[in-house]
Amino acid sequence: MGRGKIVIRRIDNSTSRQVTFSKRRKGLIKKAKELAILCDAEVGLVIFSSTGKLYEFASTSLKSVIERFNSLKEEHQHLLNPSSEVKFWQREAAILRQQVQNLQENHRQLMGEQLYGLRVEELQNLENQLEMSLKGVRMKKERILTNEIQELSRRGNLIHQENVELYKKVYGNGNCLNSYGFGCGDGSNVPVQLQLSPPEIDND
Amino acid sequence: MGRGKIVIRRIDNSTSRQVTFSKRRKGLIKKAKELAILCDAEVGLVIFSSTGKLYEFASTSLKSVIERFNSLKEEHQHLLNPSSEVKFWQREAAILRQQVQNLQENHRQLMGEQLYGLRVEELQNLENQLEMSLKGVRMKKERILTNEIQELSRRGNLIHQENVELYKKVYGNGNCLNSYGFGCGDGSNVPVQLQLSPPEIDND
DNA sequence: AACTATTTATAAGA
DNA sequence: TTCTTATAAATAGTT
Repeated sequence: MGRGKIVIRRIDNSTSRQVTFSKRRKGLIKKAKELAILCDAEVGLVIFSSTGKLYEFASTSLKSVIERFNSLKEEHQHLLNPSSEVKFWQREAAILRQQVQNLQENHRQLMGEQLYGLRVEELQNLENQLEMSLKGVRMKKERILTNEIQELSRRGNLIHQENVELYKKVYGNGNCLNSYGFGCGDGSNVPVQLQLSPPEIDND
Repeated sequence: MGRGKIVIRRIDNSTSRQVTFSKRRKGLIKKAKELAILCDAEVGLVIFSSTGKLYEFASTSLKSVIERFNSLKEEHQHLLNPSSEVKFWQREAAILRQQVQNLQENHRQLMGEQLYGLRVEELQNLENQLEMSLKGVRMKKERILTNEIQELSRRGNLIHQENVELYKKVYGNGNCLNSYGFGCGDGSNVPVQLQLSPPEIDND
């Protein structure tokens, strides 16, 4: 619901992800509030941003919502009042450490290292993934380079044309040779070849 | 957003309150889900209907959301009563979380996604890295395949030789043709070509 | 459960 | 962050 339709997948650009987060968080909390009021419901909502910041809403209080939730789930003691925070954080750290390890292993394999345990099929998948990635990177790079070349070409031609005009003003149309040995015509015979052939499409 | 504008106050008519509850609950959960996906957030949502029925949503699990919520709330209390051990583990977790985030970003770029901010030089490095990785993976794969083929070839030859010996014992050297139409010699004239030419080196 | 006229949310752009 | 605005999405009232 906006200027364009979007697909629901993680927003890559971190700035617009943050903007969207801010807008949608506001919208979500508003709707939670409305539901609670309109329909006489007890609503609790907890949101952690990707940077770990906490946002919450509760029609009554989150404490009460969580208590009610827990007593319904019959896990009250454990969740509401973790006897040892140290234990919680140790568990948290262990989970994160495992995650880091998995990511690192994954990363190393993507880097072409640590391929010892893998079977042919897994290697084939890795190869396919790498080829896809390579294609993406190359396309991106070539798009940038093409744009740069076009921009340079445009500027080069403008400057050259300006030069031609200046020469005309300085020397008139008689002595028509500048210090670089370029003949100076009407400015349309672009002497410097700044246009490149279009980049080749990557086909390997 | 409907046929008419409404004011946000408790809906008196119980039937339409229930209908609205059902519609809006669905919408709210959908939006919570979208926020979590789009913005990489951890979202937990608990709804009790006015009749006490429980509806819930969590991007990860409500248990995890509530634990995270509680530990954050308790962190507040501990600022007054600092336990160095808890602080240590919290710091540890924060560092690990940062590490996970970095690795994930790195990983996405290696997968050819999220290339928005990168400059040509960085893209070139990425491309080189991916090419190196690809080469490593392909070499590994081909080594495995070559080994497998050699092993199969070796076994095939052994079995064939065994067959030849068995045929000799059963039929003597007179009737020298087995049921597969292979002539049976002295076992050294390998009849089945199981040797492959050496794998090509990858040069693209 | 559908339908659809409206309202509301929000994506994109400043 | 906040504003604007065109457009997508949600939903109130109705069938």
